[in-house]
Order: sequence, then C-alpha cells, then structure tokens
Amino acid sequence: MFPEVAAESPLLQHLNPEQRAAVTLPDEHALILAGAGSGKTRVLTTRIAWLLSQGRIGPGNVLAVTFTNKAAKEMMTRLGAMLPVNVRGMWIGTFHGLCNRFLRAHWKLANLPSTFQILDTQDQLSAIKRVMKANNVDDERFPAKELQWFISGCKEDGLRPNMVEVRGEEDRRKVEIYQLYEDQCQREGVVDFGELMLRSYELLRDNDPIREHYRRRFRHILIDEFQDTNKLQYAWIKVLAGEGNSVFAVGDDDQSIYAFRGARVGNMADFVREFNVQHQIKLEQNYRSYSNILDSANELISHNRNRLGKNLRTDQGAGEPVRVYEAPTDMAEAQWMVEEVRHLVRDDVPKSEIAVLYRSNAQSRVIETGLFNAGVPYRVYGGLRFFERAEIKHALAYLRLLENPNDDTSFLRVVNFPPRGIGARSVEQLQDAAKATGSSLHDAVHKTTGKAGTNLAAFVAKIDRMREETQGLTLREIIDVMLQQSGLIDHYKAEREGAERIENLEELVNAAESFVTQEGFGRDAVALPIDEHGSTMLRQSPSSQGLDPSLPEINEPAPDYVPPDADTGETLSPLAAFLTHAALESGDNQAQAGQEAVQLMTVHSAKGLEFDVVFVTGLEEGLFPSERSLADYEGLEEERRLMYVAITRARKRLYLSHSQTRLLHGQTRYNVKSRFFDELPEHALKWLTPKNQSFGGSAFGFGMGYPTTRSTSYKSSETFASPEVPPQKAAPAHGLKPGMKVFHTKFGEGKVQLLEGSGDDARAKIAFPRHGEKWLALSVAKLTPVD
DNA sequence: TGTATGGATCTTTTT
DNA sequence: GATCCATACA
Repeated sequence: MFPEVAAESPLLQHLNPEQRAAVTLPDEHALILAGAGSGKTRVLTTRIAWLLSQGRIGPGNVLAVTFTNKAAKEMMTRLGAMLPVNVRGMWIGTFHGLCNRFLRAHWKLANLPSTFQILDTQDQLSAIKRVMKANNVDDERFPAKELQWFISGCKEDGLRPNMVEVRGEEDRRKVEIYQLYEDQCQREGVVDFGELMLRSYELLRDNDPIREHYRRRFRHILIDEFQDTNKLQYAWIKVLAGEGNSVFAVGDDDQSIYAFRGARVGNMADFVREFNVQHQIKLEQNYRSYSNILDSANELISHNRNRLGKNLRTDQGAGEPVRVYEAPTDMAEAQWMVEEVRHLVRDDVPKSEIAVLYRSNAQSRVIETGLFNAGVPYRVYGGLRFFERAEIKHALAYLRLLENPNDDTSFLRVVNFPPRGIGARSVEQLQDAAKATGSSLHDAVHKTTGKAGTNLAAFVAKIDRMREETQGLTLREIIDVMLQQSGLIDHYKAEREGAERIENLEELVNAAESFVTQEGFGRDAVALPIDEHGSTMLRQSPSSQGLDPSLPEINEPAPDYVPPDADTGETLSPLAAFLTHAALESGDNQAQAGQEAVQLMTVHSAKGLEFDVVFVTGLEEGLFPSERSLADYEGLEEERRLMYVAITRARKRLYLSHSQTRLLHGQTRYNVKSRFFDELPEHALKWLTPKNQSFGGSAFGFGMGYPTTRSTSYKSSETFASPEVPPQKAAPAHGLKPGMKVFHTKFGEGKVQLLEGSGDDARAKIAFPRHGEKWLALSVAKLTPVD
C-alpha cells in the first residue's frame, strides 16, 4: 500500500511478506487467517504499533481484545517494547476485562451499584442453588449444574429470559428460574461473567450517545483468537464498529476448540459477509516445527470439510519422523513415556521443553505416577488456581462484605465460617425473613430472634465494625485486620492441615501488596481510576494521554460528548479494584512454577504454547476423539481440530501413543487406536511398535456392538509388566481361530483377524465387509461360527 | 451443629 | 478410583 513507508519503518523489518501485508493494510476491515506458529501475536502487536507510528491515531483510538489475561499482558509488554507509548492509555484486555472497565465507568446507566462485584463460576453455581432453594425447584428434574449451563448458554447467545424460545413445560420452568436468578443478582448487586458482556452490549446497543461516543473513539478494533468468539461477543464487536471504524480480526478456524462453551467458528464467515471484508490474508509460513510435524498436521486437518482452507509450510527441513507407539496398558504407555523422557533429559533437552498432552484430566494420574516413581520433576496444569482455593474464597467473601453488605453469596459463605454457632436452621430463618421484606440477608438480621438472632447479630456487628475500622487503611492493612478479626487465621491455626492454608492467606496479602504497588494498581487496566480512561482522555490532548511527544498529534477535534457518569472523576477504591482483579484473573495455577519440570496438561490448555518435544497420549477411540463428541459430525471435526492443535505444539519431536487397555473410572476399557492415526501421512511416521491394529469404518458408535467398557478383575500391572512386548498371542478355549468366518447379528458375516485375552477378557478383531474391522469382546458379542 | 456414610457421577475451560 | 454432595445420625 505504502511501499516507501513500509520499507522505511523499522517495525516491519523482521516480517515476511504476508505478515507485512497484514500489518500495513489500509484502515478497513480485515480478516487474518493465522495458522499455528505463524507469528499471529507479532502481527497483531506490530499492526497496532504501525498504526500509531503512522500518526493518524493515538493510543486512545485503539481497542484490542483477547481471551486470556495472559495474552493481553503479552500484547502490552510487546507493544511497550516496540513503541515509546503509554500502553495503559489503550484499551487492551480481555472481553470481560474491558466490559468490566466499561461498566465501571457507566454503572449508573447500566443500572448497577458502583460497587458491583463479579461472580465467578463457583459463585454463580451457589447463587443458582440458592435461587432454586428459595423457589422450591426440584433439583432432581433440574440439576443446578444444568441450569448454570443453560443460563450461561443463553447469555452467550445474547438472550434475556424473555427472548428465549420456549418449547414445552420444561423450557418454561428453566426460563423462569433464569429470570429469578437475574432478579437475585440484580438485588444483590452482582454480575456473572456472561452478564458483564451482555450488559455492556445492551448499553452500547440501546444508548445512542454512549455508542456514538465509543464508536468515534475506537477507530481501530483488533481481535485476537477470533475463532473463539461467541455470538454475543460478535454482536458486541458489531455494535461497537460503526461507520469509519476498522475491525482487524485474527484467527484460525482450524484451532477452534471451544464450541462446547459457545464459540462459533461461523463468526469468521459471518464477519467477512456482514462487514463486507475486502482484505483477507493467510499467514501460512510456520516458524515453529519441522515439516514432518507440519505435514502430519496438514494432512490430518484436511479431513475436515468445514474449513476456510489453509496449509502450513516451513523452510526448516523434514526433521525427525513422528514417533508412534502402541502400549498394552495405560501404565505401560506411561512407563514407556517416562523412559523416553529420561533419554531426552540425558541428551540435554530441558525438562520444561517436554510436554505431555492428554485429552482429559483423568488421564494425568497414570502419567504422574510414572514420573513420580522415576523421580522426574513435573508440573501439572489445570488444577485449582489461586483465587479459587477455599480459604482464599473465604477471605475474599469477607472483603466483599466490607465493600457490599448485600452480597448474599459472600454472606452465606462466611456467616458460619469459621463456625460460630449459626447453623442451617438459623440461616433458613434469616432467608425467610429476608425474602419476606425483599431485603438482603445482612439487612434482615435484626428481624431474627432468639439465640440464632443473637449469633447472627454478632456476626453482622463484626462485619460492620470491621468496615468502620478499616476505613482509610491501606489494602494490606485492611486484609490484615480482616484475617485476624474474621477468625480465619485462628481457625486454620487450630486445624491439622491448616498450615498450607495460612500460607496461602499470607500469599493473599502479598498479592494485594504487589497489586497496589506494581505501577499503580491498574496494571491490568481493570482497576484504573475511572477518570483516567473515562472522561479525562476525551478532553485532553494526545500528549497528555501518555503518548510519546515525538509522535504526531491526532488531527481530529476532540469529541464533544462526554458520557455522563464517567464524568464524576470517581475512582474505584483499592479494595474494590483488588476484588475485581481477583474475580477476573483467577491467578496462576498452583505450582512448582519456574522449576525445571516436565509439563503435563490437557490439549486444550496447551493451545498457544509450544515445546521442543511433545507427547500426545491416549490416542484412542472414545477418548480422543472423545465418545461424547462423536454424536454429531461437528463434534468429530472439533476433536480433529483439537488433535491439530496438539500436533502443532511440537517444534522438534512429536510422539503419538495409544494403549490397548486403559483403567478409567475404576474399570478397564479396551480401546481401539484413534482414527486420527489413519489420517496422518505414512511417510512422516515411524512406528516404534508393529503397526497392527487399524480402525475400520466410521459407523463406530454407541450401541454398535463394540464393548467399550467392561469390568475386569485382573491386575493389569502384573499382566503386562513389560512395555516393550505388546501381547499378540492368540488364546484358545472359545473355539475361534484367526481366519474363521463368523456371523454377528448387527454386522453380518466377518472374518476373524486376531484373538487375544482369555476367559471373560477374550476379544477378537473381526473384519466385516461393510463395517470394517472391530474388536469384539467374546463374552458380550453374539457371534456364531459360519462353516 | 458437626460428622459419618452412602450414592451418583466422571470431556474439554476462560473469564 | 476419587470426589463431591445429600442425607442420616450422634
């Protein structure tokens, strides 16, 4: 577009032609299809830097959205390194973080209290349970989890209760509960994650001045991981992007793995159509992996029908072949993996550059045991995170009550914790009293009588006293006072296992401390004083926004409209800001973080990461692809994308393994190797064990005769002690022999290929002309020999 | 009011 | 196998 500029700008120096083209696109809507390892984040950040360096806009005109705090932080860091710009003046953050920021600035118009608090998933569930109890909802017919799923789903689709399509009595009831839950949240001044998005969206949609203001302001909207946006987020973007704005969406449809939580890959196609996108650029140059790995990924994903189409390429050579291993048992698989890891470590591969991936968390146990016994340090991702721990939630509940006494969820969490003689009956009485007057539990306390009333009154008095005493204290002091006065510290001191919890509570003090000191407590933008990103920016010149003075000024008159309640100059108290921070950023995973350790995680949580060596384990039908996803074709495609993500995590070496049997949910399951093996290019693979089984037809499914789950009594560790020798011995006694013809009621006539096991465990691989090869348990399958 | 026992349930996860 | 949850009991 601007060749001279492009050639001159040092920003563009290290970009390939595709990346450069993307970065320097004109101010119009664009979709960047960025394959795995193609420098997506780099393009996104350089685009922002480039826009700013052109001098036509200032930092205040940029809105950049990501899905995780981690991604947002990284973007800010990189941007800060690229340009001498105050990144804090920009709206860079997660969807939820930005919506929070928006609602904090316009709380009045959004019909929220200025102190509104955010419910995380746990809080939401307990709030729903409370609604159900208060309204006598049958939790047999309507499990709370299901309702939570339903409510979140509605919000993700942008649907208020009155907009949900109702078909039948059950729907009607669900919507009714949804409404009751909404009322309760409103009454208590809390919002769940979905609500943050939905309410922001509605305010933008319905309030013309507000919408116009932000439209005028955010000239450039950039979105990361666009394939993961849900319906509501898409609508939010659409309402924000008016005339003259440009939306720069970066995504990879092949890495869309969150449909189960509302993500719509279709948003990419919709975007192109509805925004009349004229610029689409594919980033297909991969800088991560060798070509055997990339070929595998490409070949696999080509089996998906619904894709926009993209092929990764690399300048690096073929590299090592992809190693495939078949184990007899999950334990043997783990043992083999541990052995390989030891070799790698011996060859100076850093442990942190080795990742073991699996489809579901339940699979980590065997792997952990293996590594543990071998004395290899490892780190498991995906456990409880810091702010989700019970003791932290308790402490936060106290803090939230200081901020907002009407927060009934927090009230109930700590009213009797540590125990202070307020049991279920007292609480019930209190809830009745509160319901009668429509007040919060806190306010209803004075209506209760008797011993229960005394205890409750003492509790409320304690909270209220704490609130007064902490007035004007620093955040650290507030938390110290709270920890003492609430009795939490004393309680855990008395508890046998309390030491670690106390440590965590102390860590909370540290977290608060660093939250306050770290470059003002607005590092993550969420906690910035309203003034700084609300009204002030609009009226001041770009240079006072922290824009580097050497950059040209914006040649545009200041917008004339200032949103009403952003104009108060009001700031969030450090405590409120910290609580918001705790809700929006659940904290690091627990860990031996920083330690040199092998990385264990699900494929989902590996997205966005890369390692020199990757093991993908448990590649078995029913597990990966998961049998729950096989119900529909879309589900299978998502599983395949998941596999694609798994493969593309590896830089140098990739291992794929599966096991013939696996202990799952206390039962031994016989598993056929994943169909994904058949979708990989043979030339790129190296079979470490004889390639014997193969997955047959696609008619594999529920009730199709394959006995996936059966209880067995043998101790698998003893039966298959050696990982090197898969048992391929035939067992007699059932009268079948390889080569025999048999008849099956569902699959018809077939030929016995292989036999193994004995007694109840005996099974046979049988080739059916129309249904392919199947492993059948002889004690279950109805087989008749055919002469 | 706190504790013990049985029973159901078990993809994937961020905010 | 393990954990969370609800109900029954001391």
